[in-house]
Amino acid sequence: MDADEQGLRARLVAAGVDLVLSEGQSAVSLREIARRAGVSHGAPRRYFPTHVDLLSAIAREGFADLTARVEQTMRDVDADPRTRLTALARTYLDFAAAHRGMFELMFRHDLLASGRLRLRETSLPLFAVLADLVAQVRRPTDAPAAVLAGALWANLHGIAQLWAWGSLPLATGATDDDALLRAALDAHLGPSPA
Amino acid sequence: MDADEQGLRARLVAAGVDLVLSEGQSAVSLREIARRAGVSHGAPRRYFPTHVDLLSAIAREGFADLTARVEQTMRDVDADPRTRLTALARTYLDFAAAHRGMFELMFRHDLLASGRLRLRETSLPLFAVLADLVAQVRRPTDAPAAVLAGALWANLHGIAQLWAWGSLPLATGATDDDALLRAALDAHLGPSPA
DNA sequence: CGCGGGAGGTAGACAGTGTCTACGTCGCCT
DNA sequence: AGGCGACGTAGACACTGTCTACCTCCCGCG
Repeated sequence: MDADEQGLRARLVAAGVDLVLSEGQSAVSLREIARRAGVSHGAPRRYFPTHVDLLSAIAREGFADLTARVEQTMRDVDADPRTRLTALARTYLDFAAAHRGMFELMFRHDLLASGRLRLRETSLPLFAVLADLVAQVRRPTDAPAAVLAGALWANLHGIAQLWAWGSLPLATGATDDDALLRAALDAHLGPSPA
Repeated sequence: MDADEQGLRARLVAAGVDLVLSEGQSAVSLREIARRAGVSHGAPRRYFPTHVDLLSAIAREGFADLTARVEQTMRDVDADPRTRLTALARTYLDFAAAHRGMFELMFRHDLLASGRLRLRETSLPLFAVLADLVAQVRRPTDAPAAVLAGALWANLHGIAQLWAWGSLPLATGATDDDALLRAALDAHLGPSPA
Protein backbone atom coordinates (compact mmCIF):
# COMPACT_ATOMS: atom_id res chain seq x y z
CA MET A 1 0.00 0.00 0.00
CA ASP A 2 2.84 2.21 -0.80
CA ALA A 3 4.07 1.55 -4.26
CA ASP A 4 0.58 0.60 -5.32
CA GLU A 5 -0.82 3.99 -4.73
CA GLN A 6 1.91 5.87 -6.48
CA GLY A 7 1.65 6.69 -10.11
CA LEU A 8 3.17 4.35 -12.62
CA ARG A 9 6.08 6.63 -13.19
CA ALA A 10 7.23 6.38 -9.59
CA ARG A 11 6.65 2.65 -9.54
CA LEU A 12 8.82 2.19 -12.61
CA VAL A 13 11.65 4.14 -11.08
CA ALA A 14 11.32 2.24 -7.81
CA ALA A 15 11.38 -1.08 -9.63
CA GLY A 16 14.45 0.05 -11.54
CA VAL A 17 16.22 1.07 -8.35
CA ASP A 18 15.47 -2.29 -6.79
CA LEU A 19 16.71 -4.03 -9.87
CA VAL A 20 19.99 -2.22 -10.16
CA LEU A 21 20.66 -2.63 -6.48
CA SER A 22 20.01 -6.35 -6.45
CA GLU A 23 20.99 -7.53 -9.91
CA GLY A 24 23.44 -4.97 -11.16
CA GLN A 25 23.54 -2.53 -13.94
CA SER A 26 23.21 -4.94 -16.84
CA ALA A 27 19.91 -6.30 -15.53
CA VAL A 28 18.10 -3.00 -15.77
CA SER A 29 16.19 -3.56 -18.98
CA LEU A 30 13.09 -1.70 -19.93
CA ARG A 31 11.01 -4.83 -20.21
CA GLU A 32 12.11 -6.33 -16.93
CA ILE A 33 11.24 -3.14 -15.13
CA ALA A 34 7.84 -3.10 -16.78
CA ARG A 35 7.36 -6.71 -15.74
CA ARG A 36 8.19 -5.95 -12.13
CA ALA A 37 5.88 -2.99 -12.16
CA GLY A 38 3.14 -5.23 -13.50
CA VAL A 39 2.56 -3.42 -16.75
CA SER A 40 3.16 -4.20 -20.38
CA HIS A 41 6.50 -3.53 -22.00
CA GLY A 42 5.17 -0.53 -23.85
CA ALA A 43 3.83 1.27 -20.83
CA PRO A 44 7.05 2.95 -19.68
CA ARG A 45 7.14 4.82 -22.94
CA ARG A 46 4.42 7.16 -21.74
CA TYR A 47 6.75 8.52 -19.08
CA PHE A 48 10.18 7.76 -20.45
CA PRO A 49 10.44 8.15 -24.22
CA THR A 50 13.59 6.11 -24.30
CA HIS A 51 15.50 3.65 -22.20
CA VAL A 52 18.13 6.26 -21.42
CA ASP A 53 15.47 8.48 -19.86
CA LEU A 54 14.40 5.74 -17.49
CA LEU A 55 17.98 4.91 -16.59
CA SER A 56 18.65 8.57 -15.95
CA ALA A 57 15.69 8.74 -13.61
CA ILE A 58 17.04 5.74 -11.72
CA ALA A 59 20.50 7.29 -11.54
CA ARG A 60 18.94 10.48 -10.22
CA GLU A 61 17.46 8.47 -7.42
CA GLY A 62 20.96 7.24 -6.72
CA PHE A 63 22.32 10.75 -6.51
CA ALA A 64 19.47 11.73 -4.26
CA ASP A 65 20.24 8.79 -2.00
CA LEU A 66 23.95 9.52 -1.85
CA THR A 67 23.33 13.20 -1.27
CA ALA A 68 20.97 12.39 1.58
CA ARG A 69 23.57 10.11 3.17
CA VAL A 70 26.23 12.75 2.88
CA GLU A 71 23.98 15.34 4.44
CA GLN A 72 23.13 12.97 7.22
CA THR A 73 26.82 12.45 7.82
CA MET A 74 27.31 16.18 7.94
CA ARG A 75 24.63 16.37 10.61
CA ASP A 76 26.10 13.49 12.58
CA VAL A 77 29.69 14.61 12.51
CA ASP A 78 29.88 18.02 14.04
CA ALA A 79 33.61 18.47 14.31
CA ASP A 80 36.44 20.32 12.62
CA PRO A 81 36.25 20.52 8.84
CA ARG A 82 39.04 18.01 8.36
CA THR A 83 37.19 15.36 10.32
CA ARG A 84 33.99 16.15 8.52
CA LEU A 85 35.77 15.81 5.22
CA THR A 86 37.07 12.41 6.22
CA ALA A 87 33.58 11.32 7.18
CA LEU A 88 32.24 12.56 3.88
CA ALA A 89 34.87 10.61 2.01
CA ARG A 90 34.02 7.45 3.92
CA THR A 91 30.35 7.89 3.15
CA TYR A 92 31.18 8.26 -0.52
CA LEU A 93 33.33 5.16 -0.61
CA ASP A 94 30.92 3.12 1.49
CA PHE A 95 28.13 4.00 -0.87
CA ALA A 96 30.17 2.99 -3.89
CA ALA A 97 31.08 -0.32 -2.30
CA ALA A 98 27.63 -1.14 -1.00
CA HIS A 99 25.72 -0.10 -4.12
CA ARG A 100 28.13 -0.93 -6.85
CA GLY A 101 25.57 -1.28 -9.61
CA MET A 102 23.93 2.00 -8.75
CA PHE A 103 27.28 3.74 -8.50
CA GLU A 104 28.24 2.53 -11.95
CA LEU A 105 24.93 3.62 -13.35
CA MET A 106 25.23 7.07 -11.83
CA PHE A 107 28.51 7.74 -13.56
CA ARG A 108 27.82 6.16 -16.91
CA HIS A 109 29.12 8.77 -19.26
CA ASP A 110 26.51 8.04 -21.91
CA LEU A 111 23.79 8.90 -19.43
CA LEU A 112 25.55 12.02 -18.25
CA ALA A 113 26.26 13.03 -21.81
CA SER A 114 22.68 12.48 -22.89
CA GLY A 115 21.61 15.38 -20.72
CA ARG A 116 18.38 13.61 -19.85
CA LEU A 117 16.79 14.92 -16.70
CA ARG A 118 19.79 17.18 -16.26
CA LEU A 119 21.52 14.26 -14.63
CA ARG A 120 24.91 15.91 -14.46
CA GLU A 121 23.51 18.93 -12.65
CA THR A 122 22.05 16.56 -10.09
CA SER A 123 25.53 15.72 -8.89
CA LEU A 124 26.53 19.31 -8.30
CA PRO A 125 25.12 19.75 -4.78
CA LEU A 126 27.15 16.75 -3.75
CA PHE A 127 30.31 18.29 -5.09
CA ALA A 128 29.40 21.59 -3.50
CA VAL A 129 29.43 20.06 -0.04
CA LEU A 130 32.90 18.72 -0.65
CA ALA A 131 34.13 21.95 -2.20
CA ASP A 132 32.84 23.90 0.75
CA LEU A 133 34.71 21.78 3.25
CA VAL A 134 37.84 21.80 1.16
CA ALA A 135 37.78 25.57 1.09
CA GLN A 136 37.77 25.57 4.88
CA VAL A 137 40.81 23.38 5.28
CA ARG A 138 42.80 24.74 2.37
CA ARG A 139 46.24 26.05 3.25
CA PRO A 140 47.59 29.19 1.58
CA THR A 141 50.17 27.31 -0.41
CA ASP A 142 47.67 24.84 -1.80
CA ALA A 143 46.20 24.95 -5.25
CA PRO A 144 43.14 27.13 -5.80
CA ALA A 145 40.16 25.82 -3.92
CA ALA A 146 38.31 24.65 -7.03
CA VAL A 147 41.32 22.75 -8.29
CA LEU A 148 42.06 21.27 -4.91
CA ALA A 149 38.49 20.09 -4.53
CA GLY A 150 38.47 18.66 -8.02
CA ALA A 151 41.69 16.79 -7.47
CA LEU A 152 40.45 15.37 -4.19
CA TRP A 153 37.15 14.35 -5.70
CA ALA A 154 38.98 12.65 -8.54
CA ASN A 155 41.08 10.80 -6.01
CA LEU A 156 38.03 9.67 -4.10
CA HIS A 157 36.35 8.55 -7.26
CA GLY A 158 39.42 6.73 -8.45
CA ILE A 159 39.72 4.88 -5.17
CA ALA A 160 36.09 3.86 -5.43
CA GLN A 161 36.70 2.57 -8.94
CA LEU A 162 39.92 0.71 -8.40
CA TRP A 163 38.61 -0.55 -5.15
CA ALA A 164 35.50 -1.87 -6.84
CA TRP A 165 37.20 -4.01 -9.41
CA GLY A 166 39.75 -5.46 -7.08
CA SER A 167 42.94 -4.61 -8.88
CA LEU A 168 44.29 -2.63 -5.99
CA PRO A 169 44.84 -5.43 -3.53
CA LEU A 170 46.42 -7.40 -6.31
CA ALA A 171 48.72 -4.57 -7.27
CA THR A 172 49.51 -3.09 -3.92
CA GLY A 173 49.51 -6.24 -1.87
CA ALA A 174 46.14 -6.33 -0.14
CA THR A 175 46.52 -3.25 1.93
CA ASP A 176 44.03 -2.17 4.50
CA ASP A 177 40.95 -0.64 2.98
CA ASP A 178 41.39 2.65 4.76
CA ALA A 179 45.06 3.11 3.99
CA LEU A 180 44.47 4.51 0.55
CA LEU A 181 41.83 6.88 1.75
CA ARG A 182 44.01 8.20 4.54
CA ALA A 183 46.93 8.56 2.17
CA ALA A 184 44.82 10.49 -0.29
CA LEU A 185 43.42 12.84 2.32
CA ASP A 186 46.81 13.43 3.86
CA ALA A 187 48.31 14.09 0.47
CA HIS A 188 45.78 16.68 -0.59
CA LEU A 189 45.03 18.30 2.73
CA GLY A 190 48.18 17.81 4.71
CA PRO A 191 48.80 15.33 7.52
CA SER A 192 45.78 14.75 9.67
CA PRO A 193 45.76 16.39 13.07
CA ALA A 194 46.71 14.06 15.91
CA MET B 1 47.98 -7.95 -47.17
CA ASP B 2 48.34 -7.71 -43.53
CA ALA B 3 45.13 -8.53 -41.83
CA ASP B 4 44.23 -10.86 -44.65
CA GLU B 5 47.05 -13.21 -43.96
CA GLN B 6 46.49 -13.38 -40.23
CA GLY B 7 44.33 -16.02 -38.75
CA LEU B 8 40.71 -15.26 -38.13
CA ARG B 9 41.30 -14.82 -34.44
CA ALA B 10 43.66 -11.92 -34.95
CA ARG B 11 41.39 -10.39 -37.57
CA LEU B 12 38.47 -10.47 -35.18
CA VAL B 13 40.43 -8.74 -32.48
CA ALA B 14 41.72 -6.16 -34.94
CA ALA B 15 38.22 -5.47 -36.19
CA GLY B 16 37.04 -5.12 -32.62
CA VAL B 17 39.80 -2.67 -31.81
CA ASP B 18 38.94 -0.58 -34.84
CA LEU B 19 35.32 -0.64 -33.87
CA VAL B 20 35.76 0.42 -30.28
CA LEU B 21 38.16 3.16 -31.29
CA SER B 22 35.90 4.60 -33.94
CA GLU B 23 32.39 3.91 -32.71
CA GLY B 24 32.72 3.50 -28.98
CA GLN B 25 32.17 0.76 -26.54
CA SER B 26 28.51 0.13 -27.20
CA ALA B 27 29.12 -0.60 -30.87
CA VAL B 28 31.33 -3.59 -30.23
CA SER B 29 28.85 -6.36 -30.88
CA LEU B 30 29.82 -9.85 -31.80
CA ARG B 31 27.92 -9.80 -35.02
CA GLU B 32 29.26 -6.47 -36.19
CA ILE B 33 32.80 -7.64 -35.60
CA ALA B 34 32.09 -10.81 -37.54
CA ARG B 35 30.64 -8.72 -40.35
CA ARG B 36 33.72 -6.52 -40.51
CA ALA B 37 35.94 -9.55 -40.50
CA GLY B 38 33.93 -10.96 -43.37
CA VAL B 39 32.71 -14.09 -41.64
CA SER B 40 29.40 -15.36 -40.38
CA HIS B 41 28.10 -14.42 -36.97
CA GLY B 42 28.86 -17.85 -35.59
CA ALA B 43 32.49 -17.91 -36.58
CA PRO B 44 33.94 -16.01 -33.61
CA ARG B 45 32.67 -18.73 -31.36
CA ARG B 46 35.51 -21.03 -32.44
CA TYR B 47 38.00 -18.68 -30.84
CA PHE B 48 35.95 -16.83 -28.27
CA PRO B 49 33.34 -18.98 -26.56
CA THR B 50 31.49 -15.93 -25.38
CA HIS B 51 31.18 -12.26 -26.10
CA VAL B 52 33.04 -11.43 -22.91
CA ASP B 53 36.03 -13.39 -24.14
CA LEU B 54 36.22 -11.38 -27.31
CA LEU B 55 35.81 -8.12 -25.46
CA SER B 56 38.55 -9.17 -23.07
CA ALA B 57 40.86 -9.86 -25.98
CA ILE B 58 40.14 -6.40 -27.35
CA ALA B 59 40.75 -4.82 -23.95
CA ARG B 60 44.03 -6.69 -23.73
CA GLU B 61 45.08 -5.05 -26.94
CA GLY B 62 44.26 -1.76 -25.30
CA PHE B 63 46.46 -2.52 -22.33
CA ALA B 64 49.23 -3.60 -24.66
CA ASP B 65 48.90 -0.33 -26.54
CA LEU B 66 48.92 1.79 -23.42
CA THR B 67 51.83 -0.14 -21.96
CA ALA B 68 53.79 0.37 -25.16
CA ARG B 69 53.11 4.09 -25.08
CA VAL B 70 54.20 4.33 -21.48
CA GLU B 71 57.39 2.45 -22.20
CA GLN B 72 58.07 4.68 -25.16
CA THR B 73 57.60 7.67 -22.90
CA MET B 74 60.04 6.18 -20.45
CA ARG B 75 62.57 5.86 -23.25
CA ASP B 76 61.96 9.40 -24.48
CA VAL B 77 62.05 11.14 -21.13
CA ASP B 78 65.41 10.42 -19.59
CA ALA B 79 65.31 12.76 -16.63
CA ASP B 80 64.80 12.70 -12.89
CA PRO B 81 62.13 10.31 -11.62
CA ARG B 82 59.72 13.10 -10.81
CA THR B 83 59.77 14.37 -14.37
CA ARG B 84 59.42 10.85 -15.70
CA LEU B 85 56.44 10.31 -13.44
CA THR B 86 54.80 13.45 -14.75
CA ALA B 87 55.36 12.28 -18.30
CA LEU B 88 53.89 8.90 -17.46
CA ALA B 89 50.83 10.53 -15.99
CA ARG B 90 50.35 12.66 -19.08
CA THR B 91 50.63 9.63 -21.30
CA TYR B 92 48.00 7.89 -19.22
CA LEU B 93 45.59 10.81 -19.38
CA ASP B 94 46.23 11.44 -23.05
CA PHE B 95 45.45 7.86 -23.81
CA ALA B 96 42.22 7.98 -21.84
CA ALA B 97 41.15 11.14 -23.61
CA ALA B 98 42.15 10.04 -27.09
CA HIS B 99 40.76 6.52 -26.86
CA ARG B 100 37.80 6.96 -24.63
CA GLY B 101 35.90 3.90 -25.78
CA MET B 102 38.91 1.67 -25.41
CA PHE B 103 39.71 3.10 -22.01
CA GLU B 104 36.20 2.39 -20.81
CA LEU B 105 36.35 -1.10 -22.16
CA MET B 106 39.67 -1.80 -20.47
CA PHE B 107 38.29 -0.99 -17.06
CA ARG B 108 34.87 -2.52 -17.33
CA HIS B 109 34.57 -4.33 -14.07
CA ASP B 110 32.52 -7.17 -15.53
CA LEU B 111 35.36 -7.97 -17.90
CA LEU B 112 37.99 -7.73 -15.20
CA ALA B 113 35.87 -9.81 -12.86
CA SER B 114 35.25 -12.47 -15.47
CA GLY B 115 38.90 -13.39 -15.34
CA ARG B 116 38.89 -14.10 -19.06
CA LEU B 117 42.35 -14.01 -20.57
CA ARG B 118 43.68 -12.93 -17.21
CA LEU B 119 42.76 -9.41 -18.15
CA ARG B 120 43.43 -7.96 -14.74
CA GLU B 121 46.91 -9.35 -14.66
CA THR B 122 47.56 -7.68 -17.98
CA SER B 123 47.39 -4.31 -16.30
CA LEU B 124 49.99 -5.13 -13.70
CA PRO B 125 53.13 -4.29 -15.70
CA LEU B 126 51.67 -0.86 -16.25
CA PHE B 127 51.18 -0.35 -12.55
CA ALA B 128 54.64 -1.72 -11.89
CA VAL B 129 56.24 1.05 -13.93
CA LEU B 130 54.39 3.63 -11.89
CA ALA B 131 55.14 1.91 -8.61
CA ASP B 132 58.80 1.77 -9.47
CA LEU B 133 59.01 5.48 -10.14
CA VAL B 134 56.97 6.29 -7.08
CA ALA B 135 59.37 4.32 -4.94
CA GLN B 136 62.20 6.48 -6.25
CA VAL B 137 60.61 9.78 -5.38
CA ARG B 138 59.01 8.74 -2.13
CA ARG B 139 59.98 10.81 0.89
CA PRO B 140 60.57 9.13 4.25
CA THR B 141 57.47 10.62 5.80
CA ASP B 142 55.21 9.46 2.98
CA ALA B 143 52.93 6.47 3.13
CA PRO B 144 54.40 3.07 2.28
CA ALA B 145 55.41 2.87 -1.36
CA ALA B 146 52.63 0.50 -2.33
CA VAL B 147 49.97 2.68 -0.74
CA LEU B 148 51.44 5.85 -2.18
CA ALA B 149 51.51 4.34 -5.64
CA GLY B 150 47.98 3.06 -5.28
CA ALA B 151 46.68 6.40 -4.14
CA LEU B 152 48.41 8.20 -6.98
CA TRP B 153 47.13 5.70 -9.51
CA ALA B 154 43.63 6.15 -8.16
CA ASN B 155 43.99 9.88 -8.52
CA LEU B 156 45.17 9.56 -12.09
CA HIS B 157 42.35 7.24 -12.90
CA GLY B 158 39.81 9.47 -11.26
CA ILE B 159 41.01 12.46 -13.20
CA ALA B 160 40.73 10.49 -16.39
CA GLN B 161 37.16 9.54 -15.51
CA LEU B 162 35.88 12.87 -14.34
CA TRP B 163 37.70 14.52 -17.16
CA ALA B 164 36.06 12.20 -19.65
CA TRP B 165 32.48 12.92 -18.74
CA GLY B 166 32.88 16.63 -18.46
CA SER B 167 31.61 17.26 -14.96
CA LEU B 168 34.84 18.77 -13.80
CA PRO B 169 34.77 21.96 -15.83
CA LEU B 170 31.17 22.37 -14.79
CA ALA B 171 31.93 21.87 -11.12
CA THR B 172 35.29 23.55 -10.86
CA GLY B 173 34.78 26.30 -13.38
CA ALA B 174 36.52 25.14 -16.52
CA THR B 175 40.02 25.00 -15.18
CA ASP B 176 43.02 24.32 -17.30
CA ASP B 177 43.33 20.65 -18.20
CA ASP B 178 46.73 20.31 -16.61
CA ALA B 179 45.91 22.04 -13.35
CA LEU B 180 44.32 18.99 -11.79
CA LEU B 181 47.17 16.76 -12.83
CA ARG B 182 49.77 19.09 -11.40
CA ALA B 183 47.78 19.47 -8.20
CA ALA B 184 47.54 15.71 -7.83
CA LEU B 185 51.20 15.10 -8.45
CA ASP B 186 52.21 17.87 -6.09
CA ALA B 187 49.86 16.58 -3.44
CA HIS B 188 51.14 13.03 -3.50
CA LEU B 189 54.78 13.62 -4.25
CA GLY B 190 55.45 17.05 -2.86
CA PRO B 191 55.87 20.30 -4.78
CA SER B 192 57.54 19.86 -8.11
CA PRO B 193 61.16 20.95 -8.36
CA ALA B 194 61.66 24.37 -9.94
C1' DC C 1 -28.01 13.33 -20.38
C1' DG C 2 -25.11 11.82 -24.06
C1' DC C 3 -21.10 11.86 -26.34
C1' DG C 4 -16.64 13.16 -28.20
C1' DG C 5 -11.85 13.10 -27.04
C1' DG C 6 -7.79 12.47 -24.78
C1' DA C 7 -4.90 10.23 -21.16
C1' DG C 8 -2.97 5.92 -20.11
C1' DG C 9 -2.11 1.22 -21.05
C1' DT C 10 -2.06 -3.14 -24.29
C1' DA C 11 -0.34 -5.96 -27.94
C1' DG C 12 2.02 -6.96 -31.95
C1' DA C 13 5.71 -6.10 -35.21
C1' DC C 14 10.53 -5.09 -36.42
C1' DA C 15 15.48 -5.11 -36.38
C1' DG C 16 19.10 -6.18 -33.66
C1' DT C 17 21.67 -8.93 -30.08
C1' DG C 18 24.23 -13.31 -27.76
C1' DT C 19 24.06 -18.12 -27.55
C1' DC C 20 23.26 -22.84 -29.11
C1' DT C 21 23.04 -26.64 -32.45
C1' DA C 22 23.07 -29.10 -36.70
C1' DC C 23 25.24 -29.12 -40.80
C1' DG C 24 28.78 -28.74 -44.43
C1' DT C 25 33.49 -28.67 -46.36
C1' DC C 26 37.89 -28.62 -46.64
C1' DG C 27 42.78 -30.65 -45.73
C1' DC C 28 45.80 -33.58 -43.41
C1' DC C 29 47.51 -37.98 -41.63
C1' DT C 30 47.55 -42.73 -41.19
C1' DA D 1 41.71 -44.23 -50.12
C1' DG D 2 39.42 -43.10 -46.25
C1' DG D 3 38.15 -41.06 -42.19
C1' DC D 4 38.52 -37.56 -39.03
C1' DG D 5 39.10 -33.20 -37.02
C1' DA D 6 39.54 -28.18 -37.62
C1' DC D 7 36.97 -24.42 -39.35
C1' DG D 8 33.17 -21.92 -40.84
C1' DT D 9 27.97 -21.55 -42.28
C1' DA D 10 23.14 -21.13 -41.39
C1' DG D 11 19.16 -21.24 -38.85
C1' DA D 12 16.72 -21.15 -34.53
C1' DC D 13 15.72 -19.27 -29.91
C1' DA D 14 14.95 -15.96 -26.36
C1' DC D 15 15.71 -11.49 -25.37
C1' DT D 16 16.32 -6.46 -26.08
C1' DG D 17 14.65 -1.29 -27.39
C1' DT D 18 11.67 1.14 -30.39
C1' DC D 19 7.59 2.06 -33.13
C1' DT D 20 2.65 1.90 -34.24
C1' DA D 21 -2.09 0.68 -34.12
C1' DC D 22 -5.54 -0.15 -31.03
C1' DC D 23 -8.55 -0.30 -26.90
C1' DT D 24 -10.78 1.44 -22.90
C1' DC D 25 -12.02 4.13 -19.58
C1' DC D 26 -13.18 8.87 -17.53
C1' DC D 27 -14.04 13.73 -17.80
C1' DG D 28 -15.84 17.95 -19.55
C1' DC D 29 -18.79 20.07 -22.61
C1' DG D 30 -22.92 21.02 -25.40
